[in-house]
Amino acid sequence: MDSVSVSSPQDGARLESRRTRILDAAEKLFAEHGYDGVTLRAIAREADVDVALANYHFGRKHELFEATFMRRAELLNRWRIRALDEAIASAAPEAPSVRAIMDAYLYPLLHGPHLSDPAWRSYYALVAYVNNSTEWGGKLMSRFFNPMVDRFIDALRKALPNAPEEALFWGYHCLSGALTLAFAQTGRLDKLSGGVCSSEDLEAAYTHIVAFVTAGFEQINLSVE
Amino acid sequence: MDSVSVSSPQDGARLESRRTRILDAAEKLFAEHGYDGVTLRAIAREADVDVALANYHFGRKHELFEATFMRRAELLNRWRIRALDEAIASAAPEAPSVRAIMDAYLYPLLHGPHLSDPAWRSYYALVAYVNNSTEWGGKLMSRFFNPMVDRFIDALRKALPNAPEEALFWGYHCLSGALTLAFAQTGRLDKLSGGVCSSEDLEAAYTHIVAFVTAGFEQINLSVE
DNA sequence: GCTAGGCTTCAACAATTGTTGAATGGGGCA
DNA sequence: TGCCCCATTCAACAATTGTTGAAGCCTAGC
Repeated sequence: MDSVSVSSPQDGARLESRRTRILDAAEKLFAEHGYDGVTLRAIAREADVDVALANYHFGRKHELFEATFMRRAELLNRWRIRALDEAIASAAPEAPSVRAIMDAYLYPLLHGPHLSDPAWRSYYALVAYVNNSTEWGGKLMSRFFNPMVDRFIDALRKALPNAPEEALFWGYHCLSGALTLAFAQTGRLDKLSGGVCSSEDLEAAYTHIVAFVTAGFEQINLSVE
Repeated sequence: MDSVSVSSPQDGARLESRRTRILDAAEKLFAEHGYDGVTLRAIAREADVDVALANYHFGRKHELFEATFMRRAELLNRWRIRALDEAIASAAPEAPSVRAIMDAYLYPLLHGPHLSDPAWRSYYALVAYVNNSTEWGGKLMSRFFNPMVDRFIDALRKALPNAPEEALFWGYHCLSGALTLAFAQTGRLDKLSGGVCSSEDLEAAYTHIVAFVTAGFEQINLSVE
């Protein structure tokens, strides 16, 4: 596929420009309002493009959505896998600690070129939307992310040899939920904390989530089953 | 308001029946497809009722949504507050433990009359949808749940005297996210675990989430800031 | 029995939806 | 120059959207 050109047009001048502009607009709007809350005309307006062009490039609406979702998913998977491999390598021959695994899972989200990139923030909100949606959202998540997640769970299994299988998966579920809500950036935390915390402060989110879920996972190993 | 009659019609025979049937249908469909994914006609069809009747009873579409959301929110708040008060009373004069607080927060969700009630499950999925939605969802959550959440955070503050404010709120954020995702019942965990876990097994969710987030909160108190 | 009034239905509205097929543009290649 | 192919625009489609106002039903009170 052509998802290589996430941030850089690749060939003929600006041949792709309209196409990627549509993707960018779709990413932003889908993240804000969900699939059904966005019309193709709104996307076209945001991208400053004719309505029919979205259909021409991506086919049906749900295909545009999937293309938007997929575009950065591969990047993310690659970065996470690499971080995990590095953690494994630097801990060898021991298994990496839970903390190191959590770092590998969360660090690439924030410490790339994209912490300051609003498009990536939109994408995270889009993932949050998909992860919590009941219908084909779950299938999308599984299709694109499960192989990567499997590797992380495998690492956790080695780091927590006493943990029952079930608890590992529920632990990941907690991690995923916490992450998802943080990335949805609903602004609810701001109001709840009276300004002490900011939903947009993903750096702080990273710090606190890592500490929280690390303890959550380590407890699994200790509890008597 | 009339949100007292959640599961039982109160007065004139079946005067409320069509009205509550609309609420029930809206609850189910909004939970499954989100706000924009549901049409008033679909709700009317599900409730076996004329289209115009929803407008007659609830006004505009977003007012129907809010009515649906609010109906059970008050119940839920009452149960949780009561559970928290009991935990405080039975621990007095000490502050209740983190574990006891988490129990008070989570127990009422599952151990009422409604673990087997599919309507309550729909409602939980609806809350999950609202909690993660970017637009007015956050405002709805804040409006209906924040006072109750404030009380729980206050209890946590006393149970974790060394915890910095910021960490308390981010901890709650993790808890809320984990809970939300579990209640969305996306079925993703089933596939990921290869059948070991079931998204529909809310009892198991309860057990694992309580253990996970209790450890997550307790770690806050230990870490040197 | 009659009437008032809330509940329910019917029919229709203007606006908007995703999608399409034909027409237009323009650049590369023969 | 002329031709072809790709990207883009234009105009329109049938279907569906939320919402409304007028008309019918049905029970409670007189």
